[in-house]
Amino acid sequence: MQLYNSLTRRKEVFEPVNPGRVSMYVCGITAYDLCHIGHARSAVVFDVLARYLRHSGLKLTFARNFTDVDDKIINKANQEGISSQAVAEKYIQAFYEDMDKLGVLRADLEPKATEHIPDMIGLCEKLIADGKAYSTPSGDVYFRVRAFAEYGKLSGRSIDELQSGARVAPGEEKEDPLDFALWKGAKPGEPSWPSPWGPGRPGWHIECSAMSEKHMTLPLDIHGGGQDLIFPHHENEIAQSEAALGKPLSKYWVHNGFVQVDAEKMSKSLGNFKTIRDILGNYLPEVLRFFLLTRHYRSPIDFTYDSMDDAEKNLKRIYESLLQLDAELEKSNWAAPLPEKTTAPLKEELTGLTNSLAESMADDLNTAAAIGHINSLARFAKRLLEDKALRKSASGQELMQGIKACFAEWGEVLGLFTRNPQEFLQELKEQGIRRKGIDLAQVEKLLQDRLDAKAAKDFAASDNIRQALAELGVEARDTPAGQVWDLML
RNA sequence: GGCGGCAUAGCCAAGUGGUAAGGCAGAGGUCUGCAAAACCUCCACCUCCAGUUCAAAUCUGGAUGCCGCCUCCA
Repeated sequence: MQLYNSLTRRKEVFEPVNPGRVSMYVCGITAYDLCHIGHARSAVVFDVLARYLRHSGLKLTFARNFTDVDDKIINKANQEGISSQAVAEKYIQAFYEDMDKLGVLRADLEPKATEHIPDMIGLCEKLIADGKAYSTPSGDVYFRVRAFAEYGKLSGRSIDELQSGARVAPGEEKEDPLDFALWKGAKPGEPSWPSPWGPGRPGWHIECSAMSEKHMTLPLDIHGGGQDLIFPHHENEIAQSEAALGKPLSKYWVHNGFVQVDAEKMSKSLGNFKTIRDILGNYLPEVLRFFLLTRHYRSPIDFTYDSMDDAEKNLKRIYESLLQLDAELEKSNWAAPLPEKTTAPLKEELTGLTNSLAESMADDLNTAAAIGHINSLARFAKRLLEDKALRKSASGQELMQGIKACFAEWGEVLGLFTRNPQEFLQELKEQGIRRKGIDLAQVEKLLQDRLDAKAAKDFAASDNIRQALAELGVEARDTPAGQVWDLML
């Protein structure tokens, strides 16, 4: 496959360091609050990448860490009057609940920072011994940025450029403003661990360096995270790890784009912050996942409820075609094959769609294009289902099974379309009823009134009732099986 | 100020040299008591200017606009 490498700023052919095996380390969350939809995007993107790599036959080791000691966690702990450990546990639990709903699979390794303190101390000691870091009288340890000549290679900055904007916060004892903390001496009331420099806690960047080194063979194949992690987090990880080990930390660096709201980055200060739970109050989790995957992972994606509504309608249509496909395949009245000249182009069309789907995913994980082809596949299925002759022929059955297999294969990779269609559509309807606050008893009564009016051939009255239902957001349909109703999404 | 990204139909969005995937909305058709749903059909020369090329949305230069990073951040 082709994968965009942030380090070289271009798409490259993905070739694992060790053929057939892939190691991927993705920066996880700092557990101090509920996850927002930006976290959801990052998690979903790398979940799909992990699924895709496995689907390609590669043996993947996937690590996603938790930062469970940090300033923000400590602040939250002070606010809530509980330990920072309790804060971290609470939000890690919340993370799992949200991610399970979104179909984000667990990583193979989910290391926590606090479980790797000795490894981080060891890395600090090595860097100090090599002259790449230094400790201060108050018990901090800083990385000596100017001791790492390649500093800035990931983010495309030079040390001199950075120099102009750098500042030293009061109380810091840096040799150089650019130096960053590997270890922070404990202040009163903070969680701390013993170290050669006195009680303290690790800096953020050192966590990922220590944990990736401990659990995986370096260089990693893929190191991932959100675009905002490029600087300084990943730049600093590179500096620490490569200065200590003398080899690359990762061959490929993959970064997902932001979720924006009203074309601006989400942030607490702007007040446009949306948690996963905010969204799941009104939409099914798969709708959010689908929405997130309808854009290429590197592009910014603007969250709007209109886009979510579009995604919901689109996903509903796909599941409806799957439902019909299942229903048709359960029948067994498949007779003699149709002439080759009518079925050959259809088989070709199916092959074409299947190939396009595979090509899109292989091209830097282009899920947006892939979903486009999925839509074409759903439309293709509907077209076959409309054709009476095909519906009775062995060729038709073969084609429909081929479509189903394609959905199963790529649905598993995307983590979409894997639900039982009947159940999914039922849940979607129930979700819509809740969202619109529809009174079912009232709807049932109107539907019955409409049937009565129709039975009496009072079409004017039945049309009025249908209009009344429409105003509630309900659509009455007459089908061969009788009257049914659905929400007007 | 430094670095980087983006600009495709009413809206969202793929597409990195050969005359524009897909979704939502819209129009027409089939069906229907009338509808709806479903299916079929239709709907863009790609922000602007200049250049390279037989050929550019796609490459180069410039302009304009928007966004991100440079401080914690997915």
